[in-house]
Amino acid sequence: MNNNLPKTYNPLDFEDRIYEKWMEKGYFKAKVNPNKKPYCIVLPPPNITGQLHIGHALDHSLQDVLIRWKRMQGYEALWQPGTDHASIATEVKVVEKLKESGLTKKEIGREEFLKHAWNWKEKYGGRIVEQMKKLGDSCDWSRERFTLDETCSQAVLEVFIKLYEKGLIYRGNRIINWCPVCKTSLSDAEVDHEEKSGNFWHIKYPVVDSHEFIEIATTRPETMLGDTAVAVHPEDERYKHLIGKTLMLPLMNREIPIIADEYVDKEFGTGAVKITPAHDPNDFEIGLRHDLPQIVVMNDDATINEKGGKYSGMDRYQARKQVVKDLEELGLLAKVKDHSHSVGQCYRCNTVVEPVTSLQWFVKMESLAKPAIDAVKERKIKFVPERYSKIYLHWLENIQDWCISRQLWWGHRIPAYYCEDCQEVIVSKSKPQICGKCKGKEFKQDEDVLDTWFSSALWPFSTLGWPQETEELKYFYPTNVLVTGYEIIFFWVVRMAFSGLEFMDEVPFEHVFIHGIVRDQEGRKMSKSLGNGVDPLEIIDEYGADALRFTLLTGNSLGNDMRFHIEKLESSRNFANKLWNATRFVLMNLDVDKFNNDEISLNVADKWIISKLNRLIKEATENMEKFEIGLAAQKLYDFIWSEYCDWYIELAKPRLYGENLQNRRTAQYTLTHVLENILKLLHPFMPFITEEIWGTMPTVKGDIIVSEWPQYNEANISTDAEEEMTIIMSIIKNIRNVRAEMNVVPSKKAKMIVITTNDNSKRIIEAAKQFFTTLASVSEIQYLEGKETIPSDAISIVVEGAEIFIPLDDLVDFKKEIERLQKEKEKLEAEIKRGEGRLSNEGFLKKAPPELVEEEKKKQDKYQQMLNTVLERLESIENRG
RNA sequence: GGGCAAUUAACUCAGCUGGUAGAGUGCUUCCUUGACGUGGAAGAAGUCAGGGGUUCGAGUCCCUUAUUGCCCACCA
Repeated sequence: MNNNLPKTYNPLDFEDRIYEKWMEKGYFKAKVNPNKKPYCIVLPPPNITGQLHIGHALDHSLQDVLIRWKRMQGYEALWQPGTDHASIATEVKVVEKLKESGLTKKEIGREEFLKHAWNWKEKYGGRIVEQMKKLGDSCDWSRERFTLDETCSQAVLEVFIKLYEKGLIYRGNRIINWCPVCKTSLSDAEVDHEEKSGNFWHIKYPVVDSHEFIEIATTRPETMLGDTAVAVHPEDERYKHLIGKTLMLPLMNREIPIIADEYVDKEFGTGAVKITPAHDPNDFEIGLRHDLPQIVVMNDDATINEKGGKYSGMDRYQARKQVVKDLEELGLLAKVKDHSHSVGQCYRCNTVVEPVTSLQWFVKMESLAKPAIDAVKERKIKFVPERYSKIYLHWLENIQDWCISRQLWWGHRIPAYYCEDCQEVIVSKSKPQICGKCKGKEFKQDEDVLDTWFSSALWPFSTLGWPQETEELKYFYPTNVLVTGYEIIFFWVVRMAFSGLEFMDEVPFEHVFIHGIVRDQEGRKMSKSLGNGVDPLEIIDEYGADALRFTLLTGNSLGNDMRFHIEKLESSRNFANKLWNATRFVLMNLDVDKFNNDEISLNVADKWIISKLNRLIKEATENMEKFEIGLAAQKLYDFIWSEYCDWYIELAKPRLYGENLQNRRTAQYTLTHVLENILKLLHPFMPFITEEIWGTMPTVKGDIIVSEWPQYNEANISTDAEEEMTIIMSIIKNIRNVRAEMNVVPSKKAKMIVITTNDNSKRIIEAAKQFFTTLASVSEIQYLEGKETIPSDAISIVVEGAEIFIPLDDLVDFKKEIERLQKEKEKLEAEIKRGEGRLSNEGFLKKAPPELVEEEKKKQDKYQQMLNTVLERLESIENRG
């Protein structure tokens, strides 16, 4: 009866159905509920351009585990989902798509382009959401948000204007990173640095009205077209006499000054630096200090512009070659050295970025960074693992102003308007009616959009309705945990931290739970170019979502990268199958749906497994609280497979098959009770299979997703039962061991002759009679007082408190048996020696905890007794000849 | 140049506040026992990278060396 489970575990049969059930019943929905404590995680919004990859699978599995766990613990658990418009990434895709139909952005214009982009969003933006459902993500989809939707856009406007009014947003001509392919500015965080080998060109600049030269060294000779000075260290004896004089800039034939600046390192290169304020961040600063002109020599596609003389029109690298060649011809190229240096690249298209001065919008970071730094130092925000707080702090302590304008169309358009008449800048939520300065009425909005991270920085509160003062915001903010990979601490975590503090006056989350990345089995980063990526959807199709989740959640420690192995996936799938079949067994042997208390009488095995279960509940819960999700999962795995399946189910069988009703009921009860708890504990990790199994259990009601997380109960801990079972299991293992060594097949039953050395062990062994029969192929047990009548062909097993003989007819090879006993003897002697070492150490006796000393003494006695028994046995066999 | 990880069984990795080294996979032998062969039983396999130190006791704490990987940094 009661067994609706098919014989083999096939996740495809039920995962989608289970997810639909959860959705229909609205279990993921969270609401403001004053009777419950809130628990909230905001999902790092995936890009609408994205497909679910294995990194999401890890990130989401962790979040789903936490949310499901807290939901079961009785919290009002909100996992707030949504997607990111991903300004630059999406725009690149849309441009590519236009290109396929032979169109360009410029041709179709802003409005038409945005239509295409929104179409893209409608078409592909939901794709990743559907994929997340396959994983089992229990997000409150009714609250799904999008960074470009109405509320989020209101939040962006509000923030921009407030920061502007506070003077924390400004427009200025500063050096920024320019991507010549995406044709937009980038923030510092959006530039990847890669060490590349290149050249160091030494170039001679002639001093005007002199025969002297100053030799400078550069890695980017083409930038000399925009040089406006050469700098030396004020104390440099080599150049001191030249400070204030001018140089003739070769190729351009422009006079530039020789200036002194402490920035210059006398020891590096030639000690003289060409200064190109428009194309280098350091030079830019020097340029400001010395009031040097900035000459931008490049167009937005990194070709040389009209300021570059004869090089105008050339690509930057072509120009580099030509410049070098021309210098060589003029005899001004002193030498070329190999030099490796780090080159900045666009994080979207990998093009080498060009530093260039440009009129952009910036966020002034200093005053915003301060509270964000304090929040972590004062542990209002706690990183898990702790070490990542260093990365966060280091970045914030060295932060530069944030360039937030992008020369793109897809995104939040900057709410700045320029008066057509007087160019006055007005920052406002909507187009102004009249210019306060000149009373002009025509305005043009700034063409640029905001950095995509500007809106994601507001995610923890914009998703909850801010700037409206919603109930949700009051209830769920600050959120509890943010789960994300270490690679976006700078992009996102930092910015959410200061935004939350600035606008909500409170940290956005208490914990930042950082995980590593999933690598391929050789330890390489997964990438499109290597083609070594793993598609989680294919994995789910083959192994099921539960197996994928379990694989990602186990076997690595906090914050570290992990390798992805198919073997591990198989092992997770096998684990699910194991649980599946254990349930089949339990249900197959269950013939009631309710238990009567007077029918239950727990034996030692029942007490043991219940005791172990309670320890598991305690430990797993503690692990979860410390975010040690992998450890918790590992403990569940071990308990389910080794203790519950391999031992307890086997121990329960004799009673299930026996005549005694009370015994049968008790075994059924314990099996069911433990299984129910196992399923609950495992549910956050493997939600589908646990829900499916739960649904077939006649003893439970409702759905497991909303069941109560098991509570540790100290009254269920039985150290007596645990100790007894240790002895029983050790006897069983020993018997199996010697039988295996002697090649005795299990079907061959054997008698077990027991001589006990104390009453307690006799009681234990007697009570465990059935266990030996079934688990160790024992036919009967015979108790003897003395050794006289022991058959000569028996092998001997020595355990604590007893000597056990297994007569094996002619199968015993006495030579082998002696060898075995010798080994046993050596083992015990080694133990005793180690114990003696400890106990004869005065320091140990004095300083070690007394319980430990006591335990050690007990062990000594035990081993000594066992050794004596072994020695006796050896002697008796040898005497026999 | 700084910072952070990692180094444990053949492979991939656990090992929390220091108390006699664990798992999965693989390997060897056996088992068609009434949940499961996606299984069961038994077994072999580790100077916990090297060297110091603290401690009664160190894989675990401290110092140091080596190797590998990652992050940050304006030395042109």
